[in-house]
Amino acid sequence: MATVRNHIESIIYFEGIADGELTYITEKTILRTFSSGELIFLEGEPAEGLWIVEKGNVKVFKLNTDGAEHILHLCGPGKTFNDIGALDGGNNPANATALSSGVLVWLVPSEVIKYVLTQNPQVALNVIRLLAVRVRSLVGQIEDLALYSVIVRLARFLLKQAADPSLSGPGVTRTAIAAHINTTPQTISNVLHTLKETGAIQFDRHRIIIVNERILRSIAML
Amino acid sequence: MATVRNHIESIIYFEGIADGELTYITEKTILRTFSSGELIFLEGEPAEGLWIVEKGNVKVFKLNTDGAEHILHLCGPGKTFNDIGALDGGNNPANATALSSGVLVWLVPSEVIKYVLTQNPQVALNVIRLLAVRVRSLVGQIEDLALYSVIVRLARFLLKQAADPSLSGPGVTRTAIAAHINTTPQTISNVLHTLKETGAIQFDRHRIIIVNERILRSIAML
DNA sequence: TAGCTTCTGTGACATTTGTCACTCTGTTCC
DNA sequence: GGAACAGAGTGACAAATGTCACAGAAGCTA
Repeated sequence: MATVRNHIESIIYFEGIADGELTYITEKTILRTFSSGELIFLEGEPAEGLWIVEKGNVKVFKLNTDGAEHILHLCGPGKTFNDIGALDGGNNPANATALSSGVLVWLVPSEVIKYVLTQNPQVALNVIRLLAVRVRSLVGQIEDLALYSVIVRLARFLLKQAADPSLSGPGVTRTAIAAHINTTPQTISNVLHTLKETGAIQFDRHRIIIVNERILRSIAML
Repeated sequence: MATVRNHIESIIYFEGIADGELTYITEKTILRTFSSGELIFLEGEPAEGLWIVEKGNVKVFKLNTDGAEHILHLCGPGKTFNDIGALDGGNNPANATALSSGVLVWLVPSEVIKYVLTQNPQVALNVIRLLAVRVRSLVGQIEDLALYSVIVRLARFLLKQAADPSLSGPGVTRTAIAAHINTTPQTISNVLHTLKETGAIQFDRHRIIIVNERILRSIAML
């Protein structure tokens, strides 16, 4: 049980929380295991609570009626997901699945979140800080989709990937990258070659390596 | 000054607030006037505070380096904007301009927001509720951009427009609609004709009227 | 009322990006 | 070890949407 406690302690959500409350939270928190591709939750269903990744990667995504997929977030260890569902007591705003086998995730039930939120004003302020980050990131995603071409979006993704291990590893395939930056695996292939020609990257089937970050940043218009 | 007070009282932000605090807020709140197209604030500059529309419409938008524009929100009377800038003390995440002449907006300085937030736990909970709505709306925008074609996005916009007066009126031109749903005024023209042929709408230069909501909803895939 | 500007509309054309069909490579799992 | 399968890559082609150039209508200002 030490793991839960350590993890929950390090989550910004519960920063500055009293020891008794932390014990209460850890007691109510459940560990779940998922195999590769297994559904964690479905869009539109009542939210169970706040999820925290312990091991592996999780993708949070939207589907349209034709089965096309758009990945909103890729979450690795220490990251939380479905914050909104847990906070407003509504339905899940998206779907989530495990990206590899042996994915471990903690579930803090909504009631626990709500209780702590009303009991401890500091937690509410933490949540506001986190939601602000979330809003800025979503606005950034909208900006990318609306204002920049595939090559710019891919360059930006590669730069983010270099800084965030959640964006690499098993399950983060060309298909997944495509579903995240709103294009197709084939177009990713094409654009990777274009980026290689500029001297910004090198790549093979398994790895994409940034060889000249300056060039990549300029392509990313950053 | 009755107006400020009435307005601020009706803002969900300050629901359940004590009378003394409300007086404090209204005393610190400033009314500003803007003419058509005038800049209210610029992306990247330090946020001054929380804005509340008193009269007229305001557009909140992103620009890319080529000058292309994407409208994130159109705000009418009673709506707040730049919440995030005011809450996290960072820079403005986007630009804002007045859409018509004689736009009146209240500005609640960031310090006031922060003070009230730490003093009154209820306000923090209100803010969380509001940010949750904001996040859901942004996720919806991403879904639209990533997963649906122009005709679906336009149909969805028209349905929202029918329910929200902020999405009509002076300044909400074809060009603005195009900048909101990520297309061009020309394409809007084309697609309006297509929608007219399905029997969903009628339109002329000035007005778009939904004549068959059922058809429009089915095109919107809702 | 003239004249400037903004908005809207139209058609030809360009371009990005997606689609399809197929191959190849590497991995997984009996 | 070999079949079965997912992922990656390629090229021809299709399609949605954007671009450009222009014209007519409406609104604002002098």
